[in-house]
This record gives sequence, C-alpha cells and structure tokens, in this order.
Amino acid sequence: MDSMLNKHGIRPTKIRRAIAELLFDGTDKHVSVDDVIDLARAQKIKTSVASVYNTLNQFAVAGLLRKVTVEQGRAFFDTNLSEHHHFYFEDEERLEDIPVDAINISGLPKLPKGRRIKSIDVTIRI
Amino acid sequence: MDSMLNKHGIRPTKIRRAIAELLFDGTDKHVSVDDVIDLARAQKIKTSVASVYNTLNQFAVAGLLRKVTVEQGRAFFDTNLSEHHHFYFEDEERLEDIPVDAINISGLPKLPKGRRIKSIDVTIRI
DNA sequence: CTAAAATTTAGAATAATTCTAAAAATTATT
DNA sequence: AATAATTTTTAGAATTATTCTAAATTTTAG
Repeated sequence: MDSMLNKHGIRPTKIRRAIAELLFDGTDKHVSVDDVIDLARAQKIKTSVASVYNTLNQFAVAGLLRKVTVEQGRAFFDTNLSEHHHFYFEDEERLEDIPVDAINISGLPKLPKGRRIKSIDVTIRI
Repeated sequence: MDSMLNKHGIRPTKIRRAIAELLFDGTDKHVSVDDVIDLARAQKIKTSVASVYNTLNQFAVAGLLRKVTVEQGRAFFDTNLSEHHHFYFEDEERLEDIPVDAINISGLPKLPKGRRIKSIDVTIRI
C-alpha cells in the first residue's frame, strides 16, 4: 500500500494508509465523504471530517481516485481508474460503472485554441 | 411569453415572466443563480434570492431549462433544450455547447431492469 | 534524540441552497 | 367590483457540504 502511495507522490502516513486500505481492496467503489467516514468508524479508525476531505482530495489530485460530480451537493470518489462511464440512479443517488466498450464514442469536436482534453465524462441518468 | 409558460404548466406571474424574458431571448445561455440575480438587478427587476431559486428550479422541472451540474457547488441552467453536449472550461468555470452531431455515440449499454434513460450527459473538461 | 517540517484535528467560517411562515399577488366566487 | 381562497413571493433563518485556521500531533531529517 505504501508503494502505491509513494508511486503517486503521496507520503504514507497513518490515516492516509488507513483510508487507502478502506478504498483500494480490489473492488470498484463510488464513495462519498460520508461513506468514508462511516467506513472508518466501522473499522475503529480514529480520524476527523477534515482529514477525510483532505485525504480524498489529495488522492484525487494525485490520480488515485477520480472525483465524479453528478449532483450539486455531494461529490463521489471513484476507485475505478480505467476509462469508463456511469449510470446514475437518480432515486438512489448511486453510481454504477459502464464499461468503456459498452458505449461507442467517435468523432470528437475540435477543441478551442490552446485547450486540451482533461477528461470526457459520460453519465446516463436513469 | 405567457403562452410559453402556460404550455409548460407554469402560471405566468410577474417575476416568472420577468425571469423568462431575461433567459429566453433566442440565444443559448448557461446561467448560474447568481448570473440571474445580477441580470435581474441590471434590469431593475425587484426580486429575491429565494424567488430566483424557486423560479429556475420550477422552469427546470417543467422542461423550460436544463439543469447542468459539472462541479460540486454551483449549478448551471441551460436554455438550449435541443440535444447537445458540453465543453467545460475548468479554469473559467464556464460551459459551452457542443452540437449533437459533433460527437457520435452509438451502442448504448443495456439498462438495469425497470429503468429508462432520463438523460445522457456528455461533458468534455478542457 | 532533537529540531524542523508536514500532517491532523476540532471547531469556526464559507457558500450554495432550501426552508419557514408571514406578506403580497393572483385567481375564483359572490 | 368586493371578498374569499389560493398561490406566490419574500426576508431571513436553517441546512448541508465543504474549506479554512491555527494549535496539537506525527513524521522526517540531521
């Protein structure tokens, strides 16, 4: 786990390691800040709201998580870093991955001068 | 303007008419709540923050506006109701339309049981 | 082992939005 | 038109998610 953090330029500390272990267990997840606070509490990890925010945002900036915004208000953090899309279940306020090859996108528009693509987000609201 | 509101099941009142006139002038716009408050102030329309929120949300539910969420925090309301996609200029916090035929999407994934598509949102962050 | 630097934290601050309940406007009824 | 009933608007309080602050703690470096 430390080498994973190091590889992304993040110093492994106790809470970063603990949160990384909650999240990177090999399964794809879409967690909110509250989800992580609950998970941490369940594992008796003593931490603070501010630290969870700090850590998740650091992970996102470092490329360990993908931040997904589908609604004003709550942000989700996605542990699946490979290219993919999302279903958003509006009534359940829940995301689900769509494999990249389930949607075929071709012919991107020309970009405004001096711009490059940071990401392409496809969300199907259902 | 009244007939437009009536057609969408919205009773035309003074502020609804005033906000509708600010927004539906034939040009496509992406406005935030603050933008509308500023526009209204510039036109000497006397209204309140709560009313702008109420009105924009009513318009969105009624299908007169499309609510677009690209960042946690601020919501945008899009006056372009025809099918299209968006560039999001992250540094400027600004949206720009992408014509529907500039991106070719084919082969949608199968939906979970009992679900139907409410919308497909494609955002290219640049 | 100690000093310096970085991280964590509790609680305050902020920002966008929603809620509340009273006032005003609109619509319906006489 | 006058009055009653209903709907809308509003100011300000409340809520929610998030960020900030500055002190305490942990981690790293010497």
